[in-house]
Amino acid sequence: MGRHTTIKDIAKVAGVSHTTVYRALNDKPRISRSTKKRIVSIARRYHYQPNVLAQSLVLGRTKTLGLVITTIINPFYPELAKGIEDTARSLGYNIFLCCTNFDISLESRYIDMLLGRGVDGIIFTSAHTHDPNITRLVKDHFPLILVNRRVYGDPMMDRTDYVVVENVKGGFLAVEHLIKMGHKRIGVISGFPDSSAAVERLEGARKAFIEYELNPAELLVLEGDFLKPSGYEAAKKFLSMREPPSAIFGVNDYMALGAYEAVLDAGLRVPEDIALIGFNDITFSAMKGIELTTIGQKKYEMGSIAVHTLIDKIEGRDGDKARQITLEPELIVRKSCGYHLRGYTVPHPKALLK
Amino acid sequence: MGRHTTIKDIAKVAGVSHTTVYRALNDKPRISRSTKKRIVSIARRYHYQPNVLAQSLVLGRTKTLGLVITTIINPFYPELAKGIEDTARSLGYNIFLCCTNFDISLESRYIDMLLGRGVDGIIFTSAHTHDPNITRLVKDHFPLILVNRRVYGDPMMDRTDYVVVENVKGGFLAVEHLIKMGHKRIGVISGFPDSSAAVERLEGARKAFIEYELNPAELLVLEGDFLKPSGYEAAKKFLSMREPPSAIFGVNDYMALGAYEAVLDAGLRVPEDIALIGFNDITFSAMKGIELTTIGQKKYEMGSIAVHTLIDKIEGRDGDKARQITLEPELIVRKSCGYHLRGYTVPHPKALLK
DNA sequence: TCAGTTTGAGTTAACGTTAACGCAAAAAGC
DNA sequence: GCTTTTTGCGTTAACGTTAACTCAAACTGA
Repeated sequence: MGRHTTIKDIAKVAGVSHTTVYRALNDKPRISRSTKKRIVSIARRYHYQPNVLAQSLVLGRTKTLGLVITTIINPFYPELAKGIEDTARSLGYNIFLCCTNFDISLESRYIDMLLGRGVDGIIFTSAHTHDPNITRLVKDHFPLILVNRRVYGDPMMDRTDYVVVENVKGGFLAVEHLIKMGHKRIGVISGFPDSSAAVERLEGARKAFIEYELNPAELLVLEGDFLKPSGYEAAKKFLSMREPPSAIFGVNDYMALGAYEAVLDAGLRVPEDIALIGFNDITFSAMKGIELTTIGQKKYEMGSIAVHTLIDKIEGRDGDKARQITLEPELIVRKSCGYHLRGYTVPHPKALLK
Repeated sequence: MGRHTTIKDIAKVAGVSHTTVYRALNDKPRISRSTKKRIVSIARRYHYQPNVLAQSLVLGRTKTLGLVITTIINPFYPELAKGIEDTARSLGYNIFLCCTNFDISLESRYIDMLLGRGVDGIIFTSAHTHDPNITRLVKDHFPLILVNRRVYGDPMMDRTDYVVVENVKGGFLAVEHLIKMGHKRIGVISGFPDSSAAVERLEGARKAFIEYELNPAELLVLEGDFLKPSGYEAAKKFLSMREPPSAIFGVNDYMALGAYEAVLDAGLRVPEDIALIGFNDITFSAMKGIELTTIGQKKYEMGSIAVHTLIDKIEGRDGDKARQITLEPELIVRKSCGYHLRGYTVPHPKALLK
């Protein structure tokens, strides 16, 4: 692959020192108009491209970011990744794609690789609620931002940057909708207990039960892994209960769609026999023939905001304060809860008082 | 963020030269067991991580690959990307994610960035059939591999590595299936005319017409952009024809699913009123309630093979010969063509002779 | 015992940039 | 016309590795 032409090659051709070439190509002063023009044209002729590695070595920054996600197979991530990639590119940054496959030791190894490669910052979407990897980085003041995740524990909580939807509210909205549709026996397909998104959405579900004077202990909860097959399995378990739920809240759409299949496979209908609500509003949830009611969040914007925020921190804007951004979730009513058939049946008891 | 500890820092602590540290940490000879042990323990204590940038600069390789795709939003790519990412990681390589958004000038800028960053090779899935960017790289003997794409034109065709499905055969299988289901008036939602995948699949469709003694000029062809909305629009156009097709072949599933929606929106049913077949077998095509008949290809394996092949070339195995790998497509019969209702109605005329 | 080899280091230069510093010649200021 | 400043370069050293080369001391073998 024929070594690339370097600044020194050009210097030789132009008969000047490499510093002069450097000045010519970087609009630095202390160079005459004429030599500059000459050098620039030579550089163009030789298709000169600066070696970013060498630049990075001396400048101490690489203009690259790490994107650490669980698995790109989960359709939530491509949409997020697009926001991240578009924005990063527009700001001159490149993205290392790192999929941890839910393996925290792989996450750890990835972080080491990213640090060794000198990334300027890392975007995490796979953080555990207590993640030693994150703790280490935050302690070192390494620029990072969590997307759709938060970490708990005393010093970390208010020192880590993040951009999230208000998950508790989202979970609340989802289950509130089910309650309003007349459901009292509700199954939740949750996620890993160390995923803040899953935990907070479940908490929102509990809050809705309390708000509507139902017993949150009666929520049926099964744990999934955010992927479709686990939603399928969980729904199958729900359906085989002696007293199955009449509605299922999948803590993300991908699992909810798995549940959808399980319901159909059991010979039941959505929403007539089982209502179904998800979270994330992935593209396919809107498909005709599916039309999953869900909690929407702005995934592209979340990615974009995350990158802007991270790069602000990297480039030292706005000082050292923590940037914690919370976006609004939104109930998107489609057909999987039967609203189009029946409308709301149970008004909010407290709303009656107003 | 607190400069990382370097080999020289450790040298100072250990009271030796940096070369000795290098030898200790890289299992080089010419060092005593005892100093080696001492240095290794110091390195561990300081969490030493080699600076890959510096290594890359002197070694002339970075152990990174560029992955150039159109847009990660197309569900074909996440599955492919997973194969690529898993395999690359297992071989010690990292991936730069580059989405060109179908913009060839952006592709060009991305390539320059990747080269400037010193990637060891590039995986292209967004190549045009005549792509000056590719031509340039191939001429420079830069390691690259095309996935799901081929480039045409004399010198390039047999000098570029690629891994593809046999697209012509896939297109043939798709339209053959439609013909066997009794369809004669068939619409094809194709892709860009400079996408080899689209062109070849369309060619396969034509071949099927010829094979079954139909007139390939009667194939109705509309151009899409591989994304769902374009499939929707194309199907709408088909349906508004004075004599609409009775079956539609979407050159990828994503567009076929868009067509699916258009059919439903028009108040028609799949497959009773319109048969539908896609290509790629993305996850959602299998969903209950959709069950798109399609041409399957091994996406994960394609990614994995691509990375192995590319890295073989990078690391100089098997010399300089072109590596061109073709995988078998597979007809996956689900419900969108009505096979479960009717079975095949038109036997292959030539098959009758056997 | 003494040449030859091996061991255990250190010194130095490279990779391709950026950037501080030096220094003549030209320009500016009085 | 002489000092002072500016212009237009070149020299040199960093950044953190890898690796070729040196070289004394310790070991080997006859």
